[in-house]
Amino acid sequence: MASAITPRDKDYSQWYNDLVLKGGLADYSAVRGCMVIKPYGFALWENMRDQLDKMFKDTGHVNAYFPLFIPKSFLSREAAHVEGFAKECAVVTHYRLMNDPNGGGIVVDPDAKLEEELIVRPTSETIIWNTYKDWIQSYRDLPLLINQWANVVRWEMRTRLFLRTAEFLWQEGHTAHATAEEAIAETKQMLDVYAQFAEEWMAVPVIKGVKTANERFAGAEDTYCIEALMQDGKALQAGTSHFLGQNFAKAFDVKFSNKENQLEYVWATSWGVSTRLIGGLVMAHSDDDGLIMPPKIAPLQVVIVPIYKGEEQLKAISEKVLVLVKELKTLGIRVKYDDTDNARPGWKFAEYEMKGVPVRIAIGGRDLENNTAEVARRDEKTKQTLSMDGLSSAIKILLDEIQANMFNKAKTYRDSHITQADAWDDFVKILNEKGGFVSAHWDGTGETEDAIKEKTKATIRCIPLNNEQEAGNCILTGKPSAQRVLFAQAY
RNA sequence: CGGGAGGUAGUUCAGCCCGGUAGAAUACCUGGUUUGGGACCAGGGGGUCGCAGGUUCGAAUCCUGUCCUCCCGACCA
Repeated sequence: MASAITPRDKDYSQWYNDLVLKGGLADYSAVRGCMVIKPYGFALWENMRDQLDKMFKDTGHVNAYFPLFIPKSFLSREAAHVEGFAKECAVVTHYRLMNDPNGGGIVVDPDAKLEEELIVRPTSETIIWNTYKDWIQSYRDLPLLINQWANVVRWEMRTRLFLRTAEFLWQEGHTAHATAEEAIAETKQMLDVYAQFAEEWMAVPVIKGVKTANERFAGAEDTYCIEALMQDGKALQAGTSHFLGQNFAKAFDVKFSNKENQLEYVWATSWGVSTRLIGGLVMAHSDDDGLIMPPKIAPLQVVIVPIYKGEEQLKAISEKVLVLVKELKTLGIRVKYDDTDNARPGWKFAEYEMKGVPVRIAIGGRDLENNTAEVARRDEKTKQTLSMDGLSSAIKILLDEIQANMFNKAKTYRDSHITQADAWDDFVKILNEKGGFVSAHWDGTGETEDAIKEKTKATIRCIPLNNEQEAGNCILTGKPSAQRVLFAQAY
């Protein structure tokens, strides 16, 4: 037992850290708050990115790239926006280093001070809208549907691998439209894209909703979100899509001529998901033996381990396996044959379980005689012996089954952790003892929301879309309320 | 940013209180035996003790500063 994972119920935070580190997803770095994404973790991100990119393009978007640096003055053009981000910005003040005249190594050259400081982008609305001003003149230039894949920096006080790092990778879509209706439709469309991606590809069930004013993006009219539930009962915002109204158009003076040749401000949206999704993926599915990857985005879907006595037998096994590998690859399955001799089968089993590879196939001497293979699935930790005949297509079906099973398990857990509360004592008790989402009435004020956060650490995660209207009384103040909202403690 | 813990071999850690040749396990290399759930024997290589100062004849150990990480809190589009 070289590297045991801390059990979930002993120390959830440590369990999470162990999975990320020992599963080979990421490492800490020498830079405060910044992590190294390791090849296995990056392969996972690439799979997620490629699928999302396809979905963006299928909905008419194109990719572009805007600068990492933003002039300080840009950030302050939109009042709410700067208010929201000012506290966590990295600032570039100089552009040159020099040898310390006192012999103390290398220092910042005081003569190389920038006229205007540059902000390392915490998000790109300002630089993009400053650019869109030049790109948009007529309604014929609209809609403008652009996405960028980039890194951003937010100087967080307390960081956690993937969940909250000072620098992270993400995509940010920024679109411009002629009408509010069209921009709102875009906002909702991208929310649907995110929800579909989370559920169908990551096997993570999400609730679509709209944020309250308190939780809204700085500079947005409305923030839509998908909220997922982790195994410790805390919620995770997995993606956001913002209707920005004309706020940025006004701040950056982006107008277009409509068909009647009148100048109007354009309507905007922005939407993003980040490497934080990986943290959510880990916490939604994994167990005490390690990661569990949903097949559709798993870096490796199938690993094959030979069990042999002597070179001769290994050769015989390899012959059969290489045929199987070829078949699986033909079916588009990501497969690895691990015939290395530096670890015994049991060690390999544990290792690939830690990394969450969905399916493991073991083939040994008995299998050679019987023309069989032992097939183990990571999600349920069950094993079965299957015939080598037709094995590749059976594996393909099994991968689909695992994908569906992972989603269903997560959904069953999530659904059983949405609890209604109508009395304050119940509300507190559910949050403290059971966790998860609590569906309760709220009087609609930010003050009440703050008070509830103060008392319980829970925030309103969202007002679900298509929410059932139901008269009731606020869980805290007893004032009248027209609908329930979802509360939870959150990451 | 406040409170607590930590940084010594690739990894997990002992050594520090009470200064005196830097250790264990595991991993790695070589050879052999092994291989159906984290193998065994023999031999071998590997560490500026986070970094920078200071005290001292002598510092992993004592002092000061600093960087990084973890946990709790505050903060968190």
